[in-house]
Amino acid sequence: MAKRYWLMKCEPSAYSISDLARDGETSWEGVRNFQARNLMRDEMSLGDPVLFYASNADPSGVSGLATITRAGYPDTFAWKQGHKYFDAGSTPAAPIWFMVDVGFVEAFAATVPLATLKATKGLEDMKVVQKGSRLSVQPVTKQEYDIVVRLGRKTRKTVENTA
DNA sequence: GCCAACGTTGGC
DNA sequence: GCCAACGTTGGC
Repeated sequence: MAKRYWLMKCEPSAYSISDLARDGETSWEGVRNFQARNLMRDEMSLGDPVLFYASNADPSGVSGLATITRAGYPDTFAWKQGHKYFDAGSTPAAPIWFMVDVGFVEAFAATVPLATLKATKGLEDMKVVQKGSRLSVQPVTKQEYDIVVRLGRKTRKTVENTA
């Protein structure tokens, strides 16, 4: 299957690219949106590249790169009574929610802010730059992915050069 | 912290 | 099947 490219959002107060750098790998549980669920369950494959997006951050934007280390499997947190991701409707026999595992690839020295994404040619079709887009797992094109990676590494050079 | 935009739920 | 009410997301 052809490699696909993704953007995944997370609030840094919950989990940041630094946390991922420290852990190396993490499970991506707790997604409770059907569209995002379908993407994780059906479309993500091992090794797919991921833009790691920090939402509700200062600034919000892409803070680094990750990769899918395990394709979609049932979200076991949905079965844990009392857990914040518990959902009585989901059972091991008939799981409703799915998650993937994500591995650390690279942390940008500085976040590529949403404003920069919005202002960059070639990214105008990204879901994340569109008003009111709340989907926490989004497909991106290879072209979009490459542009964002370039922006992220440019940021790093700038920081290094001025350090 | 505010609030607009969105997805989901539930009454009818 | 419509749509109002509600809860949540997420930029600012």
